[in-house]
Amino acid sequence: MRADARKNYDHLIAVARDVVTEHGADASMRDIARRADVGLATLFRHFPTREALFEALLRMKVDELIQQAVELETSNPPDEALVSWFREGVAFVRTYNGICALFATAHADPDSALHASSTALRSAGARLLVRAQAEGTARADIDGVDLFALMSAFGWLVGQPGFAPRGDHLFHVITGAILTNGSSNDVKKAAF
Amino acid sequence: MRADARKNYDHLIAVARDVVTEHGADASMRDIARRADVGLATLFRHFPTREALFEALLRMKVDELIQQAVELETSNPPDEALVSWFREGVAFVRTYNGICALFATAHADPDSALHASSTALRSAGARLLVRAQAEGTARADIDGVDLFALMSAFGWLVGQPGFAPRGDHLFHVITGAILTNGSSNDVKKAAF
DNA sequence: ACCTGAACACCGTTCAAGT
DNA sequence: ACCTGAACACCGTTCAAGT
Repeated sequence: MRADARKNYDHLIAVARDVVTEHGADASMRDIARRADVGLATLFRHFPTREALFEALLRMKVDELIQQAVELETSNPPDEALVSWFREGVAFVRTYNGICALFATAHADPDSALHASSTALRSAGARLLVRAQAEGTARADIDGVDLFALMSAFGWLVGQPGFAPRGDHLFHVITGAILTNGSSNDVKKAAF
Repeated sequence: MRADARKNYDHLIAVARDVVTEHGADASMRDIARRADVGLATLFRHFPTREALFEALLRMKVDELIQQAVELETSNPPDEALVSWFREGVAFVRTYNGICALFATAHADPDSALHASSTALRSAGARLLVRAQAEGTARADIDGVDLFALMSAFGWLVGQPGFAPRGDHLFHVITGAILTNGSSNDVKKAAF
């Protein structure tokens, strides 16, 4: 990679971060190139698809999330570890609006530049899930893909302006559906 | 409404139905006008916004859903009525891809042409919810907006090609989170 | 009263031409 | 090896001109 290429690459990612923060995951690629003072074709050679740009943009955060899952795997109790990671995942997709749609479609498309990240996140969560299932604190009839789907759907929900204020509250409802002990479900706790 | 206007109006809706079936809620308005053999400006005068077009396109189905809610309000048991209506709502948003995003944003935007339909659906579901809550079979700490948000999020989920096959299965997980008696939650049933 | 073509300002993609 | 301007085929919006 030549020096000028490297400089453009880094600068494009920095600018993309700003633009995507403002306009969400379907920000204009043209706008990014423009604000980076770079030819539009230059952007598209560095990042041939929108997914490729987001892969570069999110790689570090994705690796962090996977690392956090590994660390939580040795922390107890397993159900709390699962819920903590779920919460981290939701916080992650909230950083940029609309990225859970990208991850969801990438998960089903092996050719997507985000496919590797998508499946890595799914299986990181799956490991925490099976550990809680082995303990009996997570319901046994869901798998990693189900968990990933629920996380994506909840990420979509909190990304909707009208629903965002309900995020914290509905977080307990969703995690209450995944866990069996009702630890985050006040109603069921009262029934016991 | 002049005869030619009425004819164009009806024809546009019929064509829109086909195009939206093919391409989902963000189908090209231009494409609809083209396939209806009508000037683009004609489409935009009949339906000044995309939301206005969908309002006309979905009005009948929305009214049906609200009517079903009214009928279910007198049917027992209340928790089953709530779940049945939830299922109908999911089936509805599945008819065209991406419409739950329209309803979700319309719900937060009073100026949207879909705002009335959106709030009508929300309060139709809310009535079934409070009835089940009064009986104690639905968790007491959620309201109509929460239910609408969960329905929308689940509608988004089943609209994702990779997650769609999980729809029926995850339906039980979501409704299990809303109900307190675990009637659709095998794991909890086994625990009792 | 209703329709239309055309102009406008966008978008992503591609590629020949430049350094 | 890397960048760029321009062309291409799209998109939604608007409006003067037609019937």
